[in-house]
Amino acid sequence: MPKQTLDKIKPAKREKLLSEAAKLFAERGYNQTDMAELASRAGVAKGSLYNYFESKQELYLYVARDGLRRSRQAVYGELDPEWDIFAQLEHIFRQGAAFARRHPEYLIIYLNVSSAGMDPFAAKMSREVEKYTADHLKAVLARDVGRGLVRPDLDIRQAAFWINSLYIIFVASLVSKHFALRMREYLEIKGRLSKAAVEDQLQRTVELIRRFLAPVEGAAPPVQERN
Amino acid sequence: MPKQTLDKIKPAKREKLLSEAAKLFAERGYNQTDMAELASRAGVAKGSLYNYFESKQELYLYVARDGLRRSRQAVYGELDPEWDIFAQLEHIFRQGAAFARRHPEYLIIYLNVSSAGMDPFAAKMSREVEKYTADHLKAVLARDVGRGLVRPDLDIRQAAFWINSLYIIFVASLVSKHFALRMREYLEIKGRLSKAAVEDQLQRTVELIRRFLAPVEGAAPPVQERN
DNA sequence: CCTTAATGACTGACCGGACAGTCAGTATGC
DNA sequence: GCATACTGACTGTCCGGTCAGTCATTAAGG
Repeated sequence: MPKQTLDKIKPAKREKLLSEAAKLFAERGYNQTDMAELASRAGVAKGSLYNYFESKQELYLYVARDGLRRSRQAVYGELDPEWDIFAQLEHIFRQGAAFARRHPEYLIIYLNVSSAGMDPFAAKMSREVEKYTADHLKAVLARDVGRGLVRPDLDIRQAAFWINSLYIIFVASLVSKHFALRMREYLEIKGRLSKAAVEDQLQRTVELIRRFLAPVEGAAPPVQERN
Repeated sequence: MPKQTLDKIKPAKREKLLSEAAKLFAERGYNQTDMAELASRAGVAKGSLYNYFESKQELYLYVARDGLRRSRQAVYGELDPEWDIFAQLEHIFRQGAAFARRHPEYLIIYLNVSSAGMDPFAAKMSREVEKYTADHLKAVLARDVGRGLVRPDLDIRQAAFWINSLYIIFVASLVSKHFALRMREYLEIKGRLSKAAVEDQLQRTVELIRRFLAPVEGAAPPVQERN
């Protein structure tokens, strides 16, 4: 809920402002971001920021939600709901990686919501962030169990949780300094992470999930159901 | 590298100071933590902090590394290197969960290193954080491939990466507001996360990993090796 | 048309609170 | 009585938020 004034300014100006804000918040984090510097980068007076938003908090929340919408659009926008779970996952991971390359700032802001001192933001955002993805994953999994593409003894909630966990770590590794270093340490990658290496990693991860979801032909032991 | 003065004070005082510092950094994050408040909570004058440490940064880095050491001790301290990978993983997850309950502050600080504006700290710490775990996991996996407990077509670096990823998400879910909300959303847990629910989740996760690592009896397709 | 009035977006100097780091003086203990 | 640890008032800086005034645009009046 920004002020109405924000709607009235030239779209290009608004776009510039939001984009610079996202980049700066991602670069510095919330507390270290200086409204004066943001104003200057956006080519706007500091006072104007307060014509558009009540406070720094409101601006941050708006930018974070906006980035979330963009990321959702980029990842799910061109996804055909009729594809099977495996095609969808490959699409999701690939679009996620592409989005991480184009707009790391929004993913960094998302990751930041989980950091210390950001609990007020987490309380406001976490559920709305995760609900869409969780529901989508569970629905497709359930459907494909029905279609016989996924093993029937699967705990769908658990599976959705694990799959999304791998996705989070995957994009975090593309976007955060710490997670990038960690990935290179584990995979023993020496130089910069190339586009091809990312595609490879993506395929391996989807392959892992496929292996986990696929119905077992032979005498594989079903996972014991708790609850 | 704190100042020598830190070594000369009473252990109880030092302990109190470090513990309060960890809690405060975890609660507020680095920038929002006020040295005066820390001093007061630790029962020490602000000036004294600067007798022990050159700067806030140095104090933070010391506390973070200290927490890392404690966490490593708690998780790996009583681990018998002769156990097979599955026993070790169960131990690691269980000790990790217990440590998260006793000292969430250290894990929160660890997670924080990956957040925006913390890149200077990430550059200093990430490798030393991850190296130990990565090497340990890979070594045990390799050994148990040799022992026939783990499927031989496994890419060990990849497997170590994925296993540790699940561990990170697991402990993050016990310790960060955002990740806790996310887990409850996925698993459709209504109330507070009980100790029993954590133990259950832990066992399910280890079970998942076991399923992924175990040699396949029947006609399971080996994962195609890249590189 | 041209002049005047009204509107509201825009501006940046300014304010007040917060906070890292200092230091001159005091306590302690050997 | 010397050395060393301790102390908290103080300083300078930084930064979120304000506001009195400016200016471009549009509307009204002649």
